[in-house]
Amino acid sequence: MNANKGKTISDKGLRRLPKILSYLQELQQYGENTVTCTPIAENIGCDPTQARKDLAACGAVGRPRTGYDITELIALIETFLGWNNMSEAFLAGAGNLGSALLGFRNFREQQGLDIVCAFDNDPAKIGTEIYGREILPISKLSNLARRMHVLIGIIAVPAESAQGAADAMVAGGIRAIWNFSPKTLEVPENTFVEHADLSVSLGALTAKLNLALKKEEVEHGR
Amino acid sequence: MNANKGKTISDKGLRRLPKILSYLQELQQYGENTVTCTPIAENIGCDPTQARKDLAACGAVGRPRTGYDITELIALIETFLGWNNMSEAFLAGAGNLGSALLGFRNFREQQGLDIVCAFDNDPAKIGTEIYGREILPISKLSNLARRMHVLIGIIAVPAESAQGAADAMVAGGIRAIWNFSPKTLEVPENTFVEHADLSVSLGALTAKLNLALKKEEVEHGR
DNA sequence: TGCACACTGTGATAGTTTTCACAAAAGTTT
DNA sequence: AAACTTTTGTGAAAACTATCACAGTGTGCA
Ligand SMILES: NC(=O)c1ccc[n+]([C@@H]2O[C@H](COP(=O)([O-])OP(=O)(O)OC[C@H]3O[C@@H](n4cnc5c(N)ncnc54)[C@H](O)[C@@H]3O)[C@@H](O)[C@H]2O)c1
Ligand SMILES: NC(=O)c1ccc[n+]([C@@H]2O[C@H](COP(=O)([O-])OP(=O)(O)OC[C@H]3O[C@@H](n4cnc5c(N)ncnc54)[C@H](O)[C@@H]3O)[C@@H](O)[C@H]2O)c1
Repeated sequence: MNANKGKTISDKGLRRLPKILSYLQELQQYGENTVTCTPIAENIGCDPTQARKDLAACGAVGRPRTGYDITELIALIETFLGWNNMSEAFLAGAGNLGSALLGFRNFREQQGLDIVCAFDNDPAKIGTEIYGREILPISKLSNLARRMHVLIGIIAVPAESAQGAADAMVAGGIRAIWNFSPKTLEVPENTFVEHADLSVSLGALTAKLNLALKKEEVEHGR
Repeated sequence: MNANKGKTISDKGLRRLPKILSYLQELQQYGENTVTCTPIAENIGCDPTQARKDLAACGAVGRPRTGYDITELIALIETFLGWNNMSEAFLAGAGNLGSALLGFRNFREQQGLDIVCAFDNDPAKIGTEIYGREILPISKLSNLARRMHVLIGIIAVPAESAQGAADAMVAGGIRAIWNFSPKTLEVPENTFVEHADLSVSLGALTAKLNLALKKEEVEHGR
């Protein structure tokens, strides 16, 4: 059933891989050739066994006493994540955040993601260029996506327009949506949505800080 | 031991709260007064029991047959997340992403986060203003943080400068760091780090798409 | 006033993820 | 070359999370 030699990876495991990859690239820059699970685990903050199992899921084979070959590991993880060859993506919403995403070179250089053009509904923006990418009217998204076989869409429009943008993407055959709006999207079964809701991340942080401060207050108060 | 009536919430549960909150605010705009767990669960994509337990962790009490009072629920969640009163934050790195964060009004309006000023090491940026916030030299971060009792720091500098920025924040008494760089940070025990690594989110998306496409290819091939 | 219903609250159960424990393998030292 | 050390790979146990099942309860309706 599973293509990858019967190994599976959990969603949580999947999310450790980019962090491991980033650490491996750092090691490679320092001239390292091999690495064992312990420093990887330490760096990303998990158990060494966990790291070993995540790597195994990508098809990595290590050697006792030596560890894993870094170059090979990087290649395996990149392939697993689909970062080894370039994928084209469309961006909906060339505002504040959308522009930042357009200007981020790492997507192309590291993650194999090429945001080929951006779509907006603001007449003042349509026709202009941001970091070399033309801004097109949102009405053209569906047709162009189908014509260009673009499979990845990025949503950086306000919450109230998010579902509309998602619908246009789905209509254009887009199969994976990276959603930066806080709105939960409704999409067909065969479409993946990754909800990069920053307020979730911020909430986790402030809640923990809040709880800790309250606890300290109580301890100090006594 | 636990301040909140013995109820605890897992990290995963915590991350559902901002989504629930966002949905509740939407309902409130439509003029709803009460809500039950079923639509909440449907909207954020979890089991109704889960939602009920998350709400219980915030101290919410519902009424059989009626559900929960939306206004009360919003207040409870906001308090739990620490979004009910304004917190001041410092931003390190007023580049591409940092500027987008400075320009995002929701942080102040919805999440009680006020990014009061930004720090950079680029002489061309220092002294200028972005969305009404002055850009100061990074060397002043520690002292100012301590003087202003700022507890939240946001890192939007390149990976290689991230640890340095974190160190400056810790030195200034900052206790919660929202890290947008891919670098894993080393901080003391009493400091929280939330790693908003977008490559993690992107990796999860592209890996799933990749896997699905491969599977479909195999199915089609036969 | 009482009966039926729809929902909450929660202990029990199932499922998933992480950690543990240990055998097998590959270098290293003597 | 043998003993020793370090690290992988993996099945088993523990911890955590989500789902189920159902008792309890307030509300609306007769
Ligand atoms: N800026 C941030 O730092 C930040 C942080 C977290 C989340 N977000 C989320 O990202 C999204 C965008 O935020 P932003 O700050 O870039 O807002 P923005 O207002 O700067 O940009 C939104 C862009 O979308 C365009 N737009 C509006 N409706 C559209 C439609 N129907 N079709 C196509 N384009 C449309 C607007 O013209 C504008 O260019 C929001 O959902 C916001 O919640 C932003
Ligand atoms: N732009 C994006 O969409 C995006 C997406 C994901 C992650 N990120 C991450 O966010 C971070 C910033 O990205 P960006 O695109 O804004 O980069 P950028 O180059 O546009 O901005 C970085 C800013 O940090 C400043 N800086 C550099 N070293 C510094 C130091 N030691 N102290 C203080 N300031 C310093 C620079 O002067 C610059 O203004 C990076 O770590 C990047 O990986 C960005």
